[in-house]
Amino acid sequence: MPLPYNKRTCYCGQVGRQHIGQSVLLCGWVAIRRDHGGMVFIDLRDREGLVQLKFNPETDPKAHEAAGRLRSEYCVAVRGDVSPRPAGLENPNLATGAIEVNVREIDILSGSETPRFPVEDEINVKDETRLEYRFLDLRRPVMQKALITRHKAVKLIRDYFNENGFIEIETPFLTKSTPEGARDFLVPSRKQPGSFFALPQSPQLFKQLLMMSGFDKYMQIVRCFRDEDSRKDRQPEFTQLDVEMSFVQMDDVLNVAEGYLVRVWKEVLGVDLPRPFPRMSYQQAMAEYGIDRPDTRYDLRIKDVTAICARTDFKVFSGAVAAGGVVRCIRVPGGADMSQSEIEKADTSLQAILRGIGAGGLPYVKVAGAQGSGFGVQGLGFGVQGSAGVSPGATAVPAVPSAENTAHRAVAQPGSVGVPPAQPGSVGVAPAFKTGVAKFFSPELTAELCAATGAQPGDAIFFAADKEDAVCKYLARLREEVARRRNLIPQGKWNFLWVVDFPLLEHHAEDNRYYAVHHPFTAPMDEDVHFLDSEPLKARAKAYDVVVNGTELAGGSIRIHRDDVQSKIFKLLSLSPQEAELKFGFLLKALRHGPPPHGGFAMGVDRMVMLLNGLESLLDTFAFPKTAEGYCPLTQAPSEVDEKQLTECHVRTVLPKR
RNA sequence: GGGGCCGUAGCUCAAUUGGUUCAGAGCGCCGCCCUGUCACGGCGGAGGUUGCGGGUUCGAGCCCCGUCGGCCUCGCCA
Repeated sequence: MPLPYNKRTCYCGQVGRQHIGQSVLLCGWVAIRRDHGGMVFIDLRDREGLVQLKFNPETDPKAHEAAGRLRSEYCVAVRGDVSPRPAGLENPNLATGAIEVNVREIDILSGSETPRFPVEDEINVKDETRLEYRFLDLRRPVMQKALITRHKAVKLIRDYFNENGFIEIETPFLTKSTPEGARDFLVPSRKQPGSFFALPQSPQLFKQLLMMSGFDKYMQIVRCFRDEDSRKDRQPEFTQLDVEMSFVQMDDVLNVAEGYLVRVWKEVLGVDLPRPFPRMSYQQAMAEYGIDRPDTRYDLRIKDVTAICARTDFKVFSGAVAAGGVVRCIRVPGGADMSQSEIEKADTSLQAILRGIGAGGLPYVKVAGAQGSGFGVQGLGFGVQGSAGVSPGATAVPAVPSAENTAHRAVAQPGSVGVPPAQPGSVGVAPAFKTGVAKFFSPELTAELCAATGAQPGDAIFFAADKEDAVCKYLARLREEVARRRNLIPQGKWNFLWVVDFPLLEHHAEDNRYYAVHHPFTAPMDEDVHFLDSEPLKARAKAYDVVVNGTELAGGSIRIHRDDVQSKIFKLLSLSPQEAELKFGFLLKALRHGPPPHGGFAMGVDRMVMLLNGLESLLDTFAFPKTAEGYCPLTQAPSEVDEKQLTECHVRTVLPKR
């Protein structure tokens, strides 16, 4: 009689001491077989974990004989008695390691080809192979955990928003192409020859319409589509939590978003996030971190030294300033121990990386003197300690270690290389720069730069001189690179913050027009509305982003609810009334029918799950992701279709010329 | 769309300057043996059109061209 596998008593991973003496019925997959000729052990795996099965030829010869036929990934049902393992034979590495199941009966429900790769957490297999055999890949415990965490987070979304009065409403996938933003995925219309639907990049316009429909508090967990190249943090289809609320101010929206994040971090990770999240202006983020999604877990903040560097004879500096650019720098505490190779010679040097994103080079200086003095870093075994850093009255250099110095005490670099021996006697004299562009700094400028940056002997200072946006880009990248290389990123920290005060518009020189920084429906700050007529770039938006450890997790805005303001924005965006009517006519029409003030946000669910799972790659948060080329090795999509299908939807393909 | 790297056994990789142990290793797999393993162990064995197509050469895994696929990166993308 076959085993009643539908009467499973519990999951493999849940068998424990409480089952000792009981009979259990388990279903799962063979993780491994250890066959001793006599005794046979099988690790049986299901989504909750592993348990050891024991097959004894003397007590259960029939089951033992079947066990000999088992191979990896066979699917089986077993009935057996749970017993404690003999003393000294417990396996502390296994949650179920205190017990084992003495199998009385076994049914082999199905066999398996030899798996293409082992079904275990630590594997060294190309992504492509994992994706082709995704059903096996997903059996791995880490993947099961990742998707279960995703389920928990998504369930919490529905719980939280339901409890707060939100209504989940679905919006169309077959919708209208929108001109702004990313490239659309298109779907040909069979009924309207020559016309196309677009898959939504987000339900932005629909959720605004729902506000105008009176639904007050809307949410949706929704798939979005963008036909752009994938990256490891980007997939062509992804999931957003989409939220919109009426009769709210910015703070109300931020509160709702924070409330959810605090809850999910608490319930999934057991982490208490402090509320409210700190806020940082876009201007501060760009000035100090060079990027609108600052990672505040480490310092290395950017300092503007344009005024000082403009007075050097270094043409890169003076030239950039003369051209209206800026000179900014990052001080790396203890950075004098970085080798020339690491900074500018090797293929993977900091300079090489910056050149890769368009920088001309990487000017730098090292501050001469005892390495590590002033902030307790000990290099090369020299006993120069913090207090010896700068003796009082020696120079104009501030002797007080700044907060950022303190922040790095815990992350001193062991094993520094390529640093000339420090002379204890040199501390306390005027600071001097060495190497790099040191020769362009007179003693006076050296002192000023040290004062401005808080530089101490043993530090390194890296510069970027160019147009402001370029400098930000270079130094943001440098900051991240240095922090990673020097292990300055503390683990286990969750630095949530709101970035606010975004500009409403940006100007692109190429086509000499304005673009919406967020999107065209974002409201300007009330006090900045008048700038729209005079200096549009000065207008700030009622927009906000949630940033966690340098990752943008969510973003949103208060929307324009007056059609006269909306029309003004369209005009600034060089959208003629006719074009605006053609593209967004339905929204403008709705805006003429009593729209409520409203705003909301959207959150990247996949990214959130990646963070919650501590993963590096988005791939592991999707059950069935695509490769960087947008290909699915499992289903082999996309694929060609029958000529008949093309004819039916009035499409002819024109392949690129070879 | 641009640039770079890569493709050899089921998996991960090696193979000097193009040459005579150049088709190899580890893991996995198959068979036999093994009663306390949990990285089980021992002995033996099978397994490759070097992604595909073309070219250069006396000779190509290696060099050249094309193509397919993968990864990284810039652009693009909130």
